[in-house]
Amino acid sequence: MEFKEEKLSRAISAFSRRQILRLIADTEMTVKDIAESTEMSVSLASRHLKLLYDLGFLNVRKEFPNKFYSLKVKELKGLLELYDKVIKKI
Amino acid sequence: MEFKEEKLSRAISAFSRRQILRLIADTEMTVKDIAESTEMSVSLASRHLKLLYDLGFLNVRKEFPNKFYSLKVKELKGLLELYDKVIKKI
DNA sequence: TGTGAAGTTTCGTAACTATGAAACTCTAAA
DNA sequence: TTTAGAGTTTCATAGTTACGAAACTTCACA
Repeated sequence: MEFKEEKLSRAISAFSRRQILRLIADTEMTVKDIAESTEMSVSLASRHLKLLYDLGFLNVRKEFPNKFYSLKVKELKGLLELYDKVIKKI
Repeated sequence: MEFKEEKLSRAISAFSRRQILRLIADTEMTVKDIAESTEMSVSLASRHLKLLYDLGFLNVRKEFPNKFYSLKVKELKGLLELYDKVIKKI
């Protein structure tokens, strides 16, 4: 349980990953799409996606020649929204 | 704004600090109390408290010979509760 | 069978983080 | 003005992290 908290904590600790999670919260996107939207390299986006996927937070759908990533653990969307709310109060 | 998000992210990224934030969410506590409850050293607890305080998340009340810390940004409590909820769904 | 688009992985590095240990500061009361 | 309790700060270190760059993989279709 405490282990899962660490996984979650790690996943959302980096701004880059929060960006990605927000992007794919409602829409599935390819690595390339994400890289463009976030202005990070495809390589970096791919590594972030791998981390999130390995943690069990994402779905992947393959449709040649693309791979579409989307948010599997929908609760994360709410968490990020609360994140925003807290920030506005600071 | 993105800067504040980083502050928040940093504050709650460490398990030790989430422990502390949960402890003082409803009750004010001294450094020593916190150290005992969390089984960390007084020194370490103090350093975590300083970080949280410097980020603007805590209140301090001095009453010789103690300093009582408590949660100032109450929204953090809700955030940590949601954290727990998300974890249960993983 | 080899080409190209899409994505992944590896390597190296600089920066950051949490922590233990130990020295230090502060302050009211004796 | 000494002392003791409460808390803080510094120093050193081991581990983690995000990232750029570049090499690598995969696979349908020409």
